[in-house]
Amino acid sequence: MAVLETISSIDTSPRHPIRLVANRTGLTVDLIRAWEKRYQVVEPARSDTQRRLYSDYDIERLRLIRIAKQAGRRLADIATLPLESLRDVVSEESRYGETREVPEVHRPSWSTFPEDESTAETLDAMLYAIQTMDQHRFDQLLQENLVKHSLPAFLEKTLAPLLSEIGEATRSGGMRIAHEHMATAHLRTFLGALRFRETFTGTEPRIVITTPTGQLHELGALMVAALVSIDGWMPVYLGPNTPADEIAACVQQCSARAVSLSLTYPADDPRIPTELTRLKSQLDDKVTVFVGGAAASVHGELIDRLGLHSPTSLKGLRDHLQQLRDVAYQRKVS
Amino acid sequence: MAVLETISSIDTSPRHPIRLVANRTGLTVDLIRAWEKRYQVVEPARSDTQRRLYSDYDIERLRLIRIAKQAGRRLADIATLPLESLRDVVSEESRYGETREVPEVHRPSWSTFPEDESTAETLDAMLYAIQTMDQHRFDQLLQENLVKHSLPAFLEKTLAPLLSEIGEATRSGGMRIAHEHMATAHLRTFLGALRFRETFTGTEPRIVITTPTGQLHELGALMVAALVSIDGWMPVYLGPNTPADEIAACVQQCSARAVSLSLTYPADDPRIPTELTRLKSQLDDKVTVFVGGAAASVHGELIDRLGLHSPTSLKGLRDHLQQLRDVAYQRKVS
DNA sequence: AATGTCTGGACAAAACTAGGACAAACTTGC
DNA sequence: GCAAGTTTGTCCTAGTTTTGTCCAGACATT
Repeated sequence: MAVLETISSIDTSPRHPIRLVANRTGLTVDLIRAWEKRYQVVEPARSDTQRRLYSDYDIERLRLIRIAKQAGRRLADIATLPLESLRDVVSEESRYGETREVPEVHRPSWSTFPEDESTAETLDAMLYAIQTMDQHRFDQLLQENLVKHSLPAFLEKTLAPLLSEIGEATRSGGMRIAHEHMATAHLRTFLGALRFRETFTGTEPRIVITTPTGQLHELGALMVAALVSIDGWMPVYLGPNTPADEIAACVQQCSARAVSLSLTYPADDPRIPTELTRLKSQLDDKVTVFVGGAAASVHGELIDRLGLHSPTSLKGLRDHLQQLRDVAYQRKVS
Repeated sequence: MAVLETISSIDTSPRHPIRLVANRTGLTVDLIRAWEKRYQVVEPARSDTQRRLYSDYDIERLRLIRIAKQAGRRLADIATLPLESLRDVVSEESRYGETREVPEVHRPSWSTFPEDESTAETLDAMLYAIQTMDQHRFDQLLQENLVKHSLPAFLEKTLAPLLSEIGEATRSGGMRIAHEHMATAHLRTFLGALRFRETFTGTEPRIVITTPTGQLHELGALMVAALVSIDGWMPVYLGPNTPADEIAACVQQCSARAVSLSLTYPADDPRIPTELTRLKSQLDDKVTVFVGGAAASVHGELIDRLGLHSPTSLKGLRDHLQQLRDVAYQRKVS
């Protein structure tokens, strides 16, 4: 148990009632039970009164199975696959057509690095791939790492450190701008694709994700988009550098329930306070606004004054969103 | 069996149900069965209850046959060709465009008339999806369209027109900036992923792809990256806004044989001549430099003077690269 | 008391299979 | 240029498998 937690950070403790699972996965309660009865798709723990209690692990499985089904898989073929295989199946689908996995035999000669053990070694391997301009190897490392960890763990334990290392190396001159560009462009692609490992039912609450005017770095925003989509939100991603008026218009058109802004650089851009104030004034009070990123803390006071939220970590954001979602759910039910 | 594996590393184990095959190839289930009945186009394995089970190999064949058919070939002529011959047929087709030397045959409903209402309808549907902020629908339409056409056709007949329509609508005020942002961000993701539909061996010649300092629009560069990767080049993609010195350094480190720059906006940026000159002066003469994009023609004279190349279309670029590739190959052999 | 979950089973819609029919588009023969 | 034949995508029937939904009565939760 403890082992699983360190490896995947997916909580295996059973605690969710079937209704919440249905709500998060977009399946009906009847269907979840039917799948269990026929194929043992998930075998949830039981409360002392025989109520089913699902873990996050189960929810993840069900979600993946729903996606695979939508792509045309038959239930019998995928019902009993372990989580990792399911991920493979789904990501194979999201590539549409060719499976792109590279078997050992086919591995190019210019990329012979041993299997990574620890996080530090993985990071080193990635930095090495970047500095040798080995885009393919870099992609491979990212892919492997993502499969090994859950998405949230991947973002927090691998991607965030990697980004700060790259920034550091570039500033100190240890890495060329060309390398940083290559890595950034690649990560942009990689993160963008993550958002589409999910499929949506259309009933998810929406969250508008972007960066305000003047903020050109979008990787933080993309991380949020990827993260949020696995928690049952539907991201409306606008890319970087969006004026406050446009964000507000978008929120309105999509009936979004939240907004997430990412601030990175420049941290002291005078347009930030203006834009934040302007945005807040145009939004309904029911819309929650999150401000994150490395430069968010600089504007802490303003954020508080406007009644915005500034989670200290991705996990904080996730928890807050979860709560927001479940509250809305309870309200809808009652 | 072993033979098949040498031809390509595609998995030959049968595991995909017919519905999934239909999804991926864009064919209808009826049609797949009809082809099997009449010409044994594919002979899938069967499950214990007589369900058809297709392999990756089968799917790839069907996909290629569909494209060949669309180019005007008759089913009887290509039905039993092995995968490799099919690839030849299709790549030949896509290089010569929609030349009508092949007699036209019956047009199925999914076959798109060139330059015709069918294409216009797709464009309208995409624009509608953008204006309703329906990212999911937008993605769906793009995927469908890509499956229907070969990649070069998709880029030229769908994507290029779409981009100019979006630009037009935004300028005229018919579309909000938020919509344009959403569409651009999404296309960035979509195009980025295309590059990975191909597998690389590491022996392909490399081409550095980026935009010079001041040019922030990267979609054109990404289109080039996707395009060249299907013609046996390995793109080294640097994202937008790369200084000349960095491009040159990258070319050197990768031993790239070509560079592709994309110019879009602003067309008259004074830094463009400076950067182009600087880049050229730092490159070996054996490195071919392409300058493309909507704003390339503005600098036609300079481009000529520096001995750079400015293909007039994606097809022009493709032909030139093909030639470059073959010449280099012959030199290496002799 | 009202609502939700449990089990087991029933039922119907959807999807797949085989075989064949048919009309539209294309080819060939005259 | 017209008629007869061929090719080809779509549709139909009828039988089977798969799958989503619904029901009833017992129990749990709020």
